[in-house]
Parts: sequence; structure tokens; C-alpha cells
Amino acid sequence: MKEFIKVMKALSDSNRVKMLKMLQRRVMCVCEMKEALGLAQSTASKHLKILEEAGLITYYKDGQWVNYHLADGAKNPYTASLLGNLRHWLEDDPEVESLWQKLPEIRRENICGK
Amino acid sequence: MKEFIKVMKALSDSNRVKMLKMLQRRVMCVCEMKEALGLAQSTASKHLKILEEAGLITYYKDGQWVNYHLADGAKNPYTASLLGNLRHWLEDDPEVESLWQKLPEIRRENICGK
DNA sequence: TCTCCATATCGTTATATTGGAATATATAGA
DNA sequence: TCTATATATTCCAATATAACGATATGGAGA
Repeated sequence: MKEFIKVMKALSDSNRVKMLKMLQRRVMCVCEMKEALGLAQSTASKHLKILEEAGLITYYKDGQWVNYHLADGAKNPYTASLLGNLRHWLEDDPEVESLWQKLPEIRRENICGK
Repeated sequence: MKEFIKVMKALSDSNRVKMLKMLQRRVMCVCEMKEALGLAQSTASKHLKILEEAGLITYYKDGQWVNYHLADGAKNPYTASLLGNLRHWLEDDPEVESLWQKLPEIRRENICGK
């Protein structure tokens, strides 16, 4: 039950859901996320941690960058189904669409180290 | 997006999830719910309202009683999938099992009007 | 109409969540 | 080692949530 609630809570915030919808398109680092969503860096980092602890995303480090991507769902009994559903859920959501639209311009080289 | 978040928030509380798992077995009124979960009547009523507004449950009135049952999911694009998944999710959860066990003894005739 | 009873709503309190600024950590490169 | 930079953590304020008791609502029956 606790595990289930943790996953549902992780999916109960629109910024976190937007993060997942972006990660559906490509791997992203924290500063790209913060830029795309207009959040403080600390806020973005915290949201990503919540998603990670719920088993919805994982990451690999590449030097100073931390690359986040969707989890395969094997870690948690609920995440596989939910991530699968998320693939088609919110596909026409205007907020998600506008995020996707500006995604190509959001690249770490242009944001970080500015 | 707002609709989606509403459903996820509704599923983010263990008492509400337990309510859904009980309704999987049978129709129940508010006072049966309150008894099964050990909540105040006002608390149970509020949880049921949240589930109803998320499109997860509906009700029909029978005199003084309000009978809640699972929704068919047609009202909301997300609830059908989620209620379907909930059918097999948490089937072995100890809290849910113990609720189910005492469900036969929880009947409105024995609780309400006491 | 009056009363009873199941349910809903209101008011309040305790706790959880979200957000940002400031600070700490860790890694790359000079 | 020193500096710069990406990320994580801590602290605090604002808001949201969950719980209960008290009160309001609405239908059934006297």
C-alpha cells in the first residue's frame, strides 16, 4: 500500500507529470528541466528525486551532469503500467504540447554555464 | 492535465484507496465505510466526495442511505484504466485483506441507528 | 408539521507539500 | 590544489490536505 501511495503522490503534481512527458521524448539533465518548466534549480532537483524514489525515473551520471530518463518499471509493480498509460495519456494536453514544442531549443550547452 | 491530477490526488490517500478496494466487493453506504475504516462520519463523507469528483465512484440514493459504487469509467478518460488496474493491484495487501475479511460483519443495520 | 437519522458541510487544528534562496557536495579542468 | 559549474540539501514561508467535532440538510415516518 505504502509503495502504491508513493507512486500516486509522485504523479499528483503537474510539474512532475510534465517532467515525465518530456522524458518520454528524450533524456534530460536538471538544468534543462528547470529551464523548460521555469522552476528554481532546487525545486527541479527535488521533484526529480520524488519521481526517482517512486521508481518512475532513473539516472546515470556523465561527468558533472546527471541524466534522467524514464524507468523500465521493473523496480516497482505499478510503474510499468502507469508509464505505459502515460505514453498515450495527455498526448493532446496543451501544456504538454507547448513544452514539447520548445524542447529542441532547450539544450544544456545554451542554458548551463550562463 | 487538471483532470488527470485530480484523479491521481484522489488515489494518493490510503483511506480512499481502501474505499475503492472495498467497493470492488460490494456497494456500501457512508456509515459502513466509516465503521470499516474507523473514521469520523464527516471524514468518510469527504473522502467519498473526492473520489466521486474524480470520477472514480458514483452513488444512488435509497431513502436516507447513499449507496456508493465504483464508476464505469466512461465519465473520465483515466478512471477506466485505473479502476481496471486496481482490480489486480493490492490484491495481496495485508490492510486490504483484513478489511475484506471483516466486510461481511459490517452491515448498515448493525451500525447505523445505534 | 415534527422528529429521527443518514449524510453533507463548516470551522478549526495538525501535518504535509511546494516553492525559492542559501548553502553544501561533487566533478572537470587549469 | 584551486576554481568553476551542475546538482543536492537545508531552511523557511505559503499553501494544501486530513482529521475531528459541531452544525446543517434532506428524506421517512409518526
